[in-house]
Amino acid sequence: MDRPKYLQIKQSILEDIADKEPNTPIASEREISSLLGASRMTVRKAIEELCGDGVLYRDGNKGTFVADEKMHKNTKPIILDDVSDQSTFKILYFDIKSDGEEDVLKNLEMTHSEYFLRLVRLVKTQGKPICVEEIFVPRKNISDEQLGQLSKFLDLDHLIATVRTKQIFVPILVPTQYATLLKLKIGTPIIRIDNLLYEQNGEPHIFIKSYYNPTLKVIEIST
Amino acid sequence: MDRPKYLQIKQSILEDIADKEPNTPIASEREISSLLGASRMTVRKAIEELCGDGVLYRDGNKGTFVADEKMHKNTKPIILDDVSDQSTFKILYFDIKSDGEEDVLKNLEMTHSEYFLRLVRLVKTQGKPICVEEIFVPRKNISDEQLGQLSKFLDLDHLIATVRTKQIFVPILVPTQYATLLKLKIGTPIIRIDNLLYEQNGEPHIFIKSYYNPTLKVIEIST
DNA sequence: CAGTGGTCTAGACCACTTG
DNA sequence: AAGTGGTCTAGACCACTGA
Repeated sequence: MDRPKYLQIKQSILEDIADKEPNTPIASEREISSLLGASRMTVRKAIEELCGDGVLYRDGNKGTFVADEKMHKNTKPIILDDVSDQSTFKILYFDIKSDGEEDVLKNLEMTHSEYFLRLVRLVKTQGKPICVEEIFVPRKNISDEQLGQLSKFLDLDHLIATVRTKQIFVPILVPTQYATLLKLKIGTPIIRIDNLLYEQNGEPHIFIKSYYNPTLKVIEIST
Repeated sequence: MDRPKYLQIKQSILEDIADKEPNTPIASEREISSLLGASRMTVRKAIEELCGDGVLYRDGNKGTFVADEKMHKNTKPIILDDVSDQSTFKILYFDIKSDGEEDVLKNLEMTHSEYFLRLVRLVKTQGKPICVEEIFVPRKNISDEQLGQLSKFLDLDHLIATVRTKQIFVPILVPTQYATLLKLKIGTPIIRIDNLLYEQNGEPHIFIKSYYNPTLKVIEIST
């Protein structure tokens, strides 16, 4: 089982409804299941997740329909999801040290002597420099194995789904060391988003400072 | 089938963990299923909903644990609510005209010839200048009566609860005409939030540009 | 009436973690 | 090796909607 079948089914459904109008019915669970050679429970799982994603909606015993994406409630963390979607990452800097900046230590509830991973990377989407991310992780939150598989560890997609987040929006002038990377002039006002991701047990897990290029990435929230 | 069995299982689990500390493991799916005489899939459904509710969390193949409920934070909308909470408003400017700025017209889906209300006000909380709001409302969205009761009309609290919103975060330098009002130096980077409030039928109702004083108002979102 | 989603079962294999 | 959650199957019965 390479990719779970229900994820393949999700994708298949997404492709099916790509050009459909809102409120169009999709095929029934039984149809899809025989069409794709999967059991109905598996198809249900796929559809249920799509409902959770706001892509589809159920209507009683009438059927399942394409949702109006304009109505999407965005209770999810704002930016991080679609950044890590179709983006490439270039690591600019990477080390493990102690005694970091005050705000980092405070957010991660660390002492000056504790070690942490610091990684800076440039995020590009379609070749455009969307943002620079400074990522801070307490060393104790990373296994040795994960350290060798950092790119996997830093694929935040799977985290985002389950994790609680706090995001603070900070207006700043683009840091000089990132201006060229983001193709911005010195002195350009930008928004830095400080993302704190928590474990389910309530402890801070990862702290990320994201420096967004405002001309390439509109920061937007809908309810 | 009176009450679905998985709901009964949810309740049973909730009772079980009522007095348990966060991060305590619960019984395994197989245990619960034989204990309560249900199939494992049914138990899974119950547990998965409890995870979705934030009551439990999974940890890899180790087990399922009681979550830290302190992490249940406000999934509430945005900034506007607590602004209009204990704030005072001072109207700085107010007129009705046509032919506004492009972005305003576009957001409100108006033509150049349509009239709209434009109102600028300073928002203070505990005497501190939190933000300047530029409010735009198509004239056709305001009755003559409301026009005489503008303060009531602009008490956005009631609106916010029921209305759908879109917010865009724009990094700018504080506009010179607002710098003094917000007690900021010329050239200070700030965040402007463009708020578009929609009617229930999906049409844009009010457009508000909020210029926040970043030293007095931290813009923060939790999930 | 035939079709839909909602629920449920009793198995199964897998990858992973832990003693 | 034993236990865990993750996935999956091939059936089943129910309540409900619509023609």
